[in-house]
Parts: sequence; structure tokens; C-alpha cells
Amino acid sequence: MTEISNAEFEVLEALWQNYPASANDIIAKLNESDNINDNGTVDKNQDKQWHDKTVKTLLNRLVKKQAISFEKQQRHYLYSPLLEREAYTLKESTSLIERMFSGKLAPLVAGFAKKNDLNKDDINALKSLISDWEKNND
Amino acid sequence: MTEISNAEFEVLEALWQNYPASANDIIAKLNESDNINDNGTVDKNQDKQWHDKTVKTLLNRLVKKQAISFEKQQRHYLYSPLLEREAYTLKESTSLIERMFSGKLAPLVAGFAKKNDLNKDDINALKSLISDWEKNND
DNA sequence: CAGCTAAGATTACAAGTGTAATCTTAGCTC
DNA sequence: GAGCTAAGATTACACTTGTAATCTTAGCTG
Repeated sequence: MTEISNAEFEVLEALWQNYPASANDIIAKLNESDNINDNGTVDKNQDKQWHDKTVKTLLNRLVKKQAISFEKQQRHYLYSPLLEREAYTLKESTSLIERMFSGKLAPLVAGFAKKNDLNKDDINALKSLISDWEKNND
Repeated sequence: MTEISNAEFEVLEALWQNYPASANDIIAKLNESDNINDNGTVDKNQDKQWHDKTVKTLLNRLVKKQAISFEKQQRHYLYSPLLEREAYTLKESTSLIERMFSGKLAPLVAGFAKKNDLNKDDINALKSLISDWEKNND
């Protein structure tokens, strides 16, 4: 599977939020003000406007890259992701951590902690992950 | 500051490990079998061989992008990074987390926990980071 | 000193990317 | 049914990227 570019990823993101979807659905979603991810977090649309031709091009490329599929629905297509969001983001995270931190998660978190001032919620989420891990690994 | 590409990043990495350095120093470093990062972690060189012309090109691009500087040392140059490694990796991590996880660290860690089976060391590192954070934020 | 060499500068070139515009055509509209 | 429309297909085009090869020139070498 070839690489997904940043712009392609944003289109995929819109599709993950709601599929199957027509090109127009996707374009509309991309041009909404805010978007909600699978994991419940929110992407603010920095009022970027997506041109429909651009989105169509990206959909085409995603099809070629076998990241999404489509089925003819009368005159237009309905697209669906072939990639799972979680699998994809994990792959990307892993790759970044590999390239920048020799595969170790802690240095990334450390950098984050140092500057991006994690808040109490982040810390609680991490603690909860840790205790889950310990539950399963003790 | 424009974007640093993957190949450029690897060259920067070599420079961060030892600078100021001549082009040849950098080429040699890149072609070593293993490399050790600032943070003590190790990059295995998957026996990729860097062609000197390629590295020179990348050094040029990095200079243009103002990611590194050089000073004439007799006939050749000595290069130094202008970017700090930690600042750069933090920016990249933040950007990925922003794009994929709406800026939340926990979902990334969760994905990692779920599949990449964190080991005891990772968990300890995270715990230690958390307790540091709590020490400073209570 | 003439030519060679090696450092850096310049040029190359295909593939990928962001961003669309134009082309083709099946179906809707009068 | 003739033409318009809108979906998708094809083409465009400049910029970036990976990966070098060629050009230029200052200094070494015989």
C-alpha cells in the first residue's frame, strides 16, 4: 500500500466519519465548520474551503492507492474506506516514533510533557491506560 | 521555516550527533552501521548506502531551508544545525497528534498500548513522567 | 606551471502532491 | 428528442522529494 498524503488523509478522515458517502457528502463534510473523529475528538476546520474538483482528484487517488473503494449507485458513486482509521493512525504514529525516537514512546511523551503542558485530563487518561496495561500484564 | 523532508531529516540527524561537521563527516556518519541519538536511543542503519552527491544535495537544501548553517573552513565547509533536535521532534509530534488525534496524546498512547505491546520499561518511563508532572502541577 | 582532484554549485529528472480546469457522457428538463 | 448539467475521468501545472550526474574552480602534485 502506497503512502497517503496529508490532503488525502483529510479526505479519508471525512469518509471515516460517515460512510458510505457520495463525493458530495464528503465535500460537504470537509467544508463543515467542525468535524468529530471516530475517537470522539474534534477537528476544527480552519475555515479552509475545499474545491470540489480537488476533492474528486483526491478521491481518485485514494481509489488508485486502494485506500478506499466505491460502488456505483445509479449515476454516482458511494465511497467507503478500505483502511481502518485506527490501523492507519497507529502505523503513522509508529513510523514517526521509529524515525524520531528509535521506536520508544517515552521520549515523545516526555517532549510533550515538557512543553505542551499536558493537563489533568491527559494525565488521567494516561494513568488509566497504564492501569489497564498492568491489569493485563501482571 | 519550510518543511524538512524525510531524507533531509536523516541528514540532520547525523549532524545533530556530531557538529560542526564537514560533508564528508556527515556522509561517513550516515553510512555507519548504527547511530546513536541525542536521547540515547539507537538507530539501526538498514545498510542503506548514501551516495555522497545525494547527501550534498540534501545539505544544500537544508541550508536553503535555514535548518543548518555552514562556515568556510579553508576549502571546505563545516556545517552546524540551526534547529534543535528536541524542538523539531516536538513540532513534528505535535503536528501528527494534532492531525490524527485532535491534539490529544492519550489516543496515540492507547493505540500504541493496544497493539505495539508496550513493555515494562515503557510503562515505567510513563509513570515516571506522570509523577514528575504531578510533582510540578499539584 | 599544467593538469588532476575533490568540494561545492548547478542541473536533471521522474514520481508524488496540492490544487484545479477541461473533457466526456449519461440522465434530467423543456 | 436536443441540449444542459453534473459526475466522474482525464489533463494540467508548479513545487517538492529522492536520487544523482555534470559543471566549476581552487588547490594539490608531479
